[in-house]
Amino acid sequence: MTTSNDATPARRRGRRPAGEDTRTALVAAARAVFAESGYDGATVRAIAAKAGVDAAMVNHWFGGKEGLFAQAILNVPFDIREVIEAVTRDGPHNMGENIVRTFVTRWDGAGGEFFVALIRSVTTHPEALHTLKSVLINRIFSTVAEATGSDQPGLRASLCATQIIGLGMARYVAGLEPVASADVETLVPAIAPTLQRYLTGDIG
Amino acid sequence: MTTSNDATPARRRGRRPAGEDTRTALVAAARAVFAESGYDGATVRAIAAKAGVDAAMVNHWFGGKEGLFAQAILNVPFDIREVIEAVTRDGPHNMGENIVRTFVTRWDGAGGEFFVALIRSVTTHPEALHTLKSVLINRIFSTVAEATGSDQPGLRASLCATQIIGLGMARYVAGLEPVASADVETLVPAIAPTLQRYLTGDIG
DNA sequence: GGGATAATTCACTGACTGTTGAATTACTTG
DNA sequence: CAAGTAATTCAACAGTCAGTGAATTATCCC
Repeated sequence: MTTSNDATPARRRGRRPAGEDTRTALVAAARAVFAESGYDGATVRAIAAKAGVDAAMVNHWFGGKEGLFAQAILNVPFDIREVIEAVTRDGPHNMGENIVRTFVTRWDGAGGEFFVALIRSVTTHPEALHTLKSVLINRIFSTVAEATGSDQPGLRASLCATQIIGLGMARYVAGLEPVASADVETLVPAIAPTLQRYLTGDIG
Repeated sequence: MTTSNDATPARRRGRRPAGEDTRTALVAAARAVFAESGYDGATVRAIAAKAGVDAAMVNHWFGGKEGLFAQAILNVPFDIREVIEAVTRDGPHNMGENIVRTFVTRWDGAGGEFFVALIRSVTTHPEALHTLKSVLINRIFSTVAEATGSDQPGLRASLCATQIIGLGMARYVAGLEPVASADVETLVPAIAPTLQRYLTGDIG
């Protein structure tokens, strides 16, 4: 047995050599773990382990689990105006399709962890619920619904939210097949007409 | 200060007088607390407190938190065939409306806690996820979709599930207005066409 | 280069969790 | 009515969690 070349490097104490940004690593690890376990289920130790640092770093950099959650999840890491632009770009006639395409594409990509973490944490974390409401309803869907000029924009916006939240739950949280594994080109013709009707069609 | 007539009666030890069924009280309390906090968030002590008994009763009657959850939530407390009958009763043409009406009416009534508890626990409890899949997809919506004789019954069933889960999340978990407070007669004309198209319409 | 400062790990604490066994009281059966 | 049994509470335990403070090491500035 040699001195200390095990699988666990038994990281030395003290400041590490420069070049490794633990703050960024913690945020990335937090997004992944919060997305997988939700706020309560995620432990600070698991996040720190994934980032390859000690759990005390969470306190040092973010003041605690709560602060890390606020930084990594509640602080929306994408440009909302860009999403609105992508949805409304082709006029009121194509909003349904653009919504499905935009959300599924982003969820499947790197930014998806943020949204899954938010949905998964809504159960236990009040601020997560507030952010979900704020982003999805008050900003995105309300703006889009008002852009169509239809009546009852508030009801239309929250109807859109039901379908999008349900799609996110089914596909990413519950893993309901075949929706969970379907590609975008299958989901668009299936779900886009729903959102289109919620925005510009007859709802009662 | 008198002897012992405080707000907390300081319940005496030992067997209580007959007539009070703590087993039933625990199941009812469990449904309420699991619905509000999910499996992980709910504590055995909180459930016992709501039922007005000691936490040790959970172990005595159900073998532990897990057993109580299985009894109160996983053991579906309603007749699935009755739901299917209520949905399919008026033929394939009215299934969309019947689904919305049946689910919202039951959720708003006493049986709602069961479903909310299930949805809220899906995040952390694997058995809850299995039960949700089993009941909603494999039993209810698959049967209904196959009854229509349409193509792709599997995809159609899971599409229905996305909309119903999203409605449940928005209305009961997230409390998204105005959907959260809307009455059934507002929701039916808005959402029924979506489910009707998922079951018998063009989905791609 | 040397002192101040920042970053990191470690060992620990206090709070809360589900669960257990003993003690206590009511009901049940002969 | 007496003995046995079932139900209930209480106190305590082990496990896990987030958070804290001291010790240790690299970097930065002069």
